[in-house]
Amino acid sequence: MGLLRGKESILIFLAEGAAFAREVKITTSMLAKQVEVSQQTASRLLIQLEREGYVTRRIVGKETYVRLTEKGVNELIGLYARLKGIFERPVKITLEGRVFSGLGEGAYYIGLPGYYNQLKERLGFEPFLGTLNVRLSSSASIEGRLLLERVADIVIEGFKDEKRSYGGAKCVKAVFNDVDECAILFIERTHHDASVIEVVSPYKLRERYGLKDGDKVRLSVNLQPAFFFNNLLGTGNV
Amino acid sequence: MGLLRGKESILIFLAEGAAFAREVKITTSMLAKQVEVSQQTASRLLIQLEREGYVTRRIVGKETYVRLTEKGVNELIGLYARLKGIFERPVKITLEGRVFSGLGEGAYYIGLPGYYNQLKERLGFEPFLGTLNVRLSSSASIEGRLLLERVADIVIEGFKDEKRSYGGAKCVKAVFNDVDECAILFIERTHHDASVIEVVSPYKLRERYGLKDGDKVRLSVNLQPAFFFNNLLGTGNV
DNA sequence: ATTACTATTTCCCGAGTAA
DNA sequence: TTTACTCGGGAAATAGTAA
Repeated sequence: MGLLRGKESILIFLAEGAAFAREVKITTSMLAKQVEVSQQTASRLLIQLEREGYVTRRIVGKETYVRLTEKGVNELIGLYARLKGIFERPVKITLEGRVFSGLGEGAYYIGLPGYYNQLKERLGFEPFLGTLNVRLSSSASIEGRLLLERVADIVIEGFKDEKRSYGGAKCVKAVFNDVDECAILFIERTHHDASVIEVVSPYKLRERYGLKDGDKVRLSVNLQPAFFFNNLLGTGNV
Repeated sequence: MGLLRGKESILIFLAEGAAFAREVKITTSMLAKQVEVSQQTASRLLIQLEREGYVTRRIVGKETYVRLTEKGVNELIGLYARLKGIFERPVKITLEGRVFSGLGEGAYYIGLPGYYNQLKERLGFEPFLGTLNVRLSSSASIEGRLLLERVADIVIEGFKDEKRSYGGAKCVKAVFNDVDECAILFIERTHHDASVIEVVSPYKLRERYGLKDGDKVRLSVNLQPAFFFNNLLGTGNV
């Protein structure tokens, strides 16, 4: 199991024993157990690592002391830096699509105090009374939408009044056309399919950008990677 | 160069292209260039990665789209976590040795205002007027000492008066016998060899611990790893 | 241009075993 | 016990090439 091969495994195992700061006493058979190879292979790999300049070996009688060289440490640091780059860099997800006209219910729902007050508080801006409907124009955008829906972290709770009950929703903050703060709204029981998003903004976006039906718009979301992976993993569906 | 083999390299390369969040378009020949194998090998490795469940491939005409599966992402996260454990954990260096009597100059030098004031300010305690001499009793401790000397970050500057000039020194904060705050002093031009350290403390340690010549003592230093590696690397002498 | 098959070579693993 | 050699089998890499 696992993709790491003998040599890398040995370097990592040695580093876990702080072999960068001091010599570490080892036997080839315990090394073999750790990295899941035979004793013979562990011995050979250690010799190779020494020849290639990743470790030094000092043999005193029957005991062997190993430590990482600078090259060995740098190898691991380089790998660590690459992975850090992957997992600590914000993940930018971009959705592209075209504006279309809905039934105008967005304005009605957002205007309800039960929604409006939550939106205002949790989005950090006063939402314009209406949503911009966008039909996503690529499968990449649709996939991105599905991913964002699972990762959306701003929860708008449903509520009831005398007449009926109103469902909940989730949002993520996004950037509209690379400039304006906005949020993408994921409504729990919507009649829209996965190719549609609704955008909430402090502005009347149609006016601000002179948008007509069919015009292209772009939404981008920056996710903190730790957050991203926490929400993504363990769902069986990366 | 480098220890990573084809498969791991491919996973990392894909992750660098954010293939955990979306499908990434690739060709086997550019993949081959990236991971430094032949095109044939890149093709085979990609097929194997798919069979083993690390990636999914989607082939559309002549184009191939690849993305990491959850298993693939977890593989990388696991590796990242191991390396993080290595490089973010404090590095503890312990020196052990036996007390011996010096010439008593320690008290004289520390009492000089030119040293005393710097020590007090930079160590954060009022040093007792004297140093405890410790002869290190193992080669591991001596090695640790050499390492600490290179990494010591508290600088005590030399100075002059009418009669003579006084050399500089470096210190690291340490813990004496697992309890008391102290510092290990590395004097620039000392007559001691590398098996000896001098300990500065707010207390008269001989009294506080009832120490006689020959008694064993232990000094430990916790180094922040980032700091540790910054100071250690690039010196050609890990 | 692609991908990926087959054939060949090269490399690596581990059993057996010496020291 | 150790370490580490030889050696045979098998895996992995590349060349050649088809599609």
